[in-house]
Amino acid sequence: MGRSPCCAKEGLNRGAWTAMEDKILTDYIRVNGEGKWRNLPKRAGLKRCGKSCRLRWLNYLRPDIKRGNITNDEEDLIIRLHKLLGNRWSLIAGRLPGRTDNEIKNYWNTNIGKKFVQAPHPSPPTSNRKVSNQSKEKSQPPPPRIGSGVVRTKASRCTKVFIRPEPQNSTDDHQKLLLEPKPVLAGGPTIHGSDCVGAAAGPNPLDDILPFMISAKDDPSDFIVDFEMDDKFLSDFLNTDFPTLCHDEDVETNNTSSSSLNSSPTDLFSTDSVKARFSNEMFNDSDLQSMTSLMGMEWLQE
DNA sequence: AACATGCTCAACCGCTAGAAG
DNA sequence: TCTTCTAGCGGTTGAGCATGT
Repeated sequence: MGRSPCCAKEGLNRGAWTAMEDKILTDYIRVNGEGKWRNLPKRAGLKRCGKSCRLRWLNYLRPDIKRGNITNDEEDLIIRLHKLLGNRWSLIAGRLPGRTDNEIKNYWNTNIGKKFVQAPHPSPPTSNRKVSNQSKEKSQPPPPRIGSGVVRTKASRCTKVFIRPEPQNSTDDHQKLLLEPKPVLAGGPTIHGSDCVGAAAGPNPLDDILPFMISAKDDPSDFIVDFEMDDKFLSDFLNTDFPTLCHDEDVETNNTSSSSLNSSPTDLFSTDSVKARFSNEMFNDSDLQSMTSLMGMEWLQE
């Protein structure tokens, strides 16, 4: 449509941000607030494109950014949310205060994702966007980077420390979740008259509470596509305590088990247990009502 | 010490949705 | 209704660092 590339203008800085640039941007936003990113660089006196400023602010300069390694709890939540949402990093990040979509995406790709690297359906994907036609080839050498004064924001690595003391079978179990075909749920909901299956007693609680989400290919995206669930609904749904409930319940029942993924799902989502945690107000929302209907959990609305 | 390789993550790219005109 | 603009998203890249040889 003839739009000029965001960062193609001559004279704009690219690459790593300097401390001075960070300060300018931070000060400007502190005074003027976020937004109007396109005009921001000019107003703030930065030789950056607005897009770059926005990214820098959101992913690094924002005061509420949480620093440090992803905790075990956070990782657990990421795994659960990813199974539910696929690669919708911004939605996942929305459930992890202080974490950015970029950070979670990186963490997934470098840590969690590797656990599933051998899965036959490697990339769940997710988005209804077109696949980028971006070439993977390493083309021209990158433009010269700014030399001195660049902020190396990367914290020192602690790869040897991270190693989560995760029981081997936990990882394996989760991997199995992705690899093993699930038995067909007798009487389970059929979506689009297709082969919707679910885990009868899979180790992941979500498999039980949302059995229809697991397609024959065990691909979370299928769920999203099949139900044509839009982001707003997902967001609304996640704004309930649902994921938190899953997690909290996990933690509670996890006292005697080594990994939350090994928790007994039947305990986690027994009728009484779940009902007690869902407030009536939550079901005033029509989306949630239809969601529970689809899930065969009408009893929640009673 | 020097080099090779692997890993991490900030930044970039291309794209879409929605708002505005 | 159409076009343009803006914000935001997810995928990808590559510099810098850690680790291995």
